[in-house]
Amino acid sequence: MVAERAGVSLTAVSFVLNGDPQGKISDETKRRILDAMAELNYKPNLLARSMRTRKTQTIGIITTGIASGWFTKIVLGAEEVLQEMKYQILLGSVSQGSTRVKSMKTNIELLLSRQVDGLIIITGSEPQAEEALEPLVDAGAPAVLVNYYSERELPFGRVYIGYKEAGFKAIEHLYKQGRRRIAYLGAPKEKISGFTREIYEGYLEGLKHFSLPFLEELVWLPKTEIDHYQMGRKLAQEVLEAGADAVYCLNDYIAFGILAELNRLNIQVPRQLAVVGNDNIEAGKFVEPSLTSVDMMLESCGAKAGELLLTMLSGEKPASPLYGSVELIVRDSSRAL
Amino acid sequence: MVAERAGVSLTAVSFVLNGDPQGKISDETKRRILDAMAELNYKPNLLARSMRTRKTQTIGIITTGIASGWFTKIVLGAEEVLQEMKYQILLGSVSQGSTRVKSMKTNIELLLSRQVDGLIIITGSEPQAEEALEPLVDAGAPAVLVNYYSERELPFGRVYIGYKEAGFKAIEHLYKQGRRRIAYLGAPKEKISGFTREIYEGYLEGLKHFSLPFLEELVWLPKTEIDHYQMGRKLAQEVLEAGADAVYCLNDYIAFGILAELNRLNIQVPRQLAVVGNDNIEAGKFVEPSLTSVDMMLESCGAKAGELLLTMLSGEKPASPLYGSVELIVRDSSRAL
DNA sequence: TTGTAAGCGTTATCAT
DNA sequence: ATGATAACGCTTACAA
Repeated sequence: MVAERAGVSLTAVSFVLNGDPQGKISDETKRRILDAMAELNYKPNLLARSMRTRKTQTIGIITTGIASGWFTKIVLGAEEVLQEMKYQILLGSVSQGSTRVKSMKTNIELLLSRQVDGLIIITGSEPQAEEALEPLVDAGAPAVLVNYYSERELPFGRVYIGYKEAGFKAIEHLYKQGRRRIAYLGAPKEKISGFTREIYEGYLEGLKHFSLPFLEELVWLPKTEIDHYQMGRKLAQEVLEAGADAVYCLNDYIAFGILAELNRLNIQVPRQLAVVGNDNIEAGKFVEPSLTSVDMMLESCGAKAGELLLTMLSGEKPASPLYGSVELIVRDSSRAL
Repeated sequence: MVAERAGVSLTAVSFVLNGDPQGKISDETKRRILDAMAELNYKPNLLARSMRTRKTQTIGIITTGIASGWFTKIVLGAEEVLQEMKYQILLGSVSQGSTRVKSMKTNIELLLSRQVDGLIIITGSEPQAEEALEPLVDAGAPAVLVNYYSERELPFGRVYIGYKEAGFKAIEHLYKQGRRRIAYLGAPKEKISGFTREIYEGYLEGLKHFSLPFLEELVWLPKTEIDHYQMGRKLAQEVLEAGADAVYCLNDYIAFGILAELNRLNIQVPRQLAVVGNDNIEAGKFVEPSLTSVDMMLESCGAKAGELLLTMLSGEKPASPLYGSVELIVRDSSRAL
């Protein structure tokens, strides 16, 4: 260590660096050391420290592509609480497509090799891959899974996004607005899984709770994967003809399609049909009429994930799984008549 | 090193790890080593390696708040090219507000302490703080500044977003659509700086290039900082009354405000007034009519920043500054009549 | 109150 | 072709 140029020992310097916990360094020595540091423009090497202490103050975050804005918010939320506790984030983005599972596995191994103190793994709607988690299990590393739906019991913290509650709140809102024939536009039936299933179940629970009958003719689970906006445009007329007085959509894109088509058909929203979306993406503020939507509070989910990981890191037993809360944002597309 | 349980020396193991560049290891020994590794579930410690080689394969990226979607795209672009070269990203987000400069400086120091091989610093529209860059200069670390406008010569790579070209392309497009009285809605006059000045200059250059007169009554540089959407709503009527046949807006939010107000006033877009925004945010696809806007290609800027840093890292002299390209996305708000 | 010395897991140099 | 040994920059008993 260079700073011993101050004429003192390594130990003293190290103590000063770490705030002299036991008050063992004389003020004179301390001053000499600090002066020497300033002169030499000394910067401690955190790598060496990490190596010795076996703590890197680093959390790896793995996402399947930061692209969708989706992930970003979660990362942002997590980052904020982690930064508060002096942790930093090492990014590990996973490619999409066929190599996904392998890429995820490799990435986890890489981050572990870099000795991260813990991991947060954010998964999307794609089918889950237990296999990719093996290295994590082997290493016994603290990890939090966000939005990961699995049958198996896993030794990790879990945070779920409040999709079921979203479905419920949407129905509750529409019911209180006097709507009784509430349609649902969702994901392909055979692909219904993970969070899409949660939303649908929220819808069903909502109906039941308010004693509304489940009407098959008001539910659309498209046969094939399709662009969501186009799906909305295609189905708007059908929804109307089925006699719905409101429609709740799996996501905002579908709702935008509905709104656009209703505009074209000169249908009054919300008078003839109330529309509620899901995710509360920014565009909802600017469409005509502005779109009521359920905000999934992803930043807050990210913060929950971060906090969960921090408690795991502190050795406590995690209260998991955690569920994110959601918030209904009422705009013109569903306001009272 | 644990794997010497294979009955061989550290050196041999290290060679095997690094692919035995000189072919000095016998197949028999190699096999023994690999077996032992598998048995012990051995994972190399990249921290130790970094410490020895003085290379961390890590790039620090500092942004002033990942919030705005803005930064995300740049980070994403950079990440892709860096990942390709086996670099990973360590995030360092800087708080907004009064502590910004100090926070930025601290963050840079922190990342340097962690021995990152290089840095990418993405700044927003806030006033620049040369001071925060001091540690970088001292350390002589390779760094790329994105969207950083400064008078001084700085020993860093630079990437600028193509704002000036954006202004020009918008005017070019409108001119070719037959518009001759093109208004501009921009940033407060006294705060015009950095990229807002670039856009404005692009507008001016466009006018000049197509021999359109600069008309003061067609330019709005609001007195005070104001919500952009509200600004659009407020000024729509004025723009119309000033006799403009087209309007180019500093960003899409202003344009949305214009569109909403024109809708309310029953003004035909683009027949009576063509509207062009800037940034091409997602919402532009869904408003009525859909919004023509200039896409700033931020992913590509991020990629450029990543590549620039990589060439700096390889010791070559960087061709800097680089300018991002832009792309005009034509939608209904400005289509030919 | 201060100094000595060992050790973290690698890579690199030099003998063998 | 393989092995012993130093070194990277730090923390931390323990000794002085």
